Amino acid sequence: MDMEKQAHAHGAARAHEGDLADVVARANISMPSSSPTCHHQPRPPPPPASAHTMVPYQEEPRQRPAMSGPSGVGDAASAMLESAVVVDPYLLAATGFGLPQHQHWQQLPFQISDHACHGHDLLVTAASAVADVHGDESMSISPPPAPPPHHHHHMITSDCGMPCAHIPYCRKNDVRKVVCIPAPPATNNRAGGGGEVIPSDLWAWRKYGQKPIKGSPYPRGYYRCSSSKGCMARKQVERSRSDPNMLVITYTAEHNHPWPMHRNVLAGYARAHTQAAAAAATAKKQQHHRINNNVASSSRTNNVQLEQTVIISGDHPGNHMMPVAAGDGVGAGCLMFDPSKGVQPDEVFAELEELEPDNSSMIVSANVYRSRGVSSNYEWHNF
DNA sequence: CGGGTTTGACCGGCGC
DNA sequence: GCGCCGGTCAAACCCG
Repeated sequence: MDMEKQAHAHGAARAHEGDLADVVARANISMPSSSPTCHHQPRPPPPPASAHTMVPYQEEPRQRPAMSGPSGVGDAASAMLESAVVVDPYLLAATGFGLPQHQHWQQLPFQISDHACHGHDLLVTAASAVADVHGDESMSISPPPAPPPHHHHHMITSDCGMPCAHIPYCRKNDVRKVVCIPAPPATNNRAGGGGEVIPSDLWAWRKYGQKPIKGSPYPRGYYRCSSSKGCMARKQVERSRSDPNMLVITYTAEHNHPWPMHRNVLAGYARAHTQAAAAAATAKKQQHHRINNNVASSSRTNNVQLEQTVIISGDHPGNHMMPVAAGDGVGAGCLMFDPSKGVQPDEVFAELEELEPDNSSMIVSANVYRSRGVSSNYEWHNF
């Protein structure tokens, strides 16, 4: 397919409002001492200032066109992209990278690795972001502690620099991001294949394949973005071999279209999760009024790609979705939710389905900051 | 009918 | 060159 051979489309960065200082100051982050999926020696815990760390991972700078999406975010974000730091534009949005230059950069308390087939680790610390929030324009980008060996097979390595056998290696020069999330209990529905329940991320994914992976008892599901025909965004979902309770989601390429704003795009997910959705429907109805009360903003413009920045305020118990920065291990690169501290992402987004993204008349009150774009990379902070 | 999933077949990269 | 394996295709089917 010609489309398959085209260069990866580039997603549009999105801007978010929020105060990183508050995020960092108030976020309750726990740093697991060991990786749930990597069993090799973890790196020493990051310095305190790096408690909230994003770890893009790329071996060699890859020229990527400046993000010229309809968002018009081409300054800071594209600068980042072109400076060898390959970050998903939606992560950029989540972290504020997509903000116009006059706005503060933001850094959320999470850790994620951006895997390219060859890679450097570039550390963007929250501390630097905080400094930026406070007016320091510089960003702290650290070189990798040790460049990974050049694997002919381009094995993706974890943050600890060791190859993670459970992480699919790159065949192409794809930029990949690997996210680990607690796997919801497998069900008998069809979602994700094999009864896998894949947390929704508001992108519309269509499953196009599933393969048993050698050495893993769990099949890998292949998904592509169904929001746009030309969108090259893909993701692979499989359970961690070492920790079946963890889902390893590998994102490839980027969305080249705005965030799907019509809830129809969620149909596939909703149907795939019919039972869960039905069960959640009742709860949603019960909470709907609270959601409406709590959603202070759903700012989006139709012509500008800053759509649907959902910011929730209030004391909705369900807003306590706190990411757990994986300090090491697969950690490296795995964003993890701590189920004990909050709702599952799909629950939250199930609630969001109730929201009208076009309701731009709402008032912005950013007490909860939400990231978008990378499945399960939802950072909810209720302060 | 339009969207999804399922699943066997096919293709291409890589190691031997 | 061959075989293995991961990734993708596409027909069949499902569902609202």
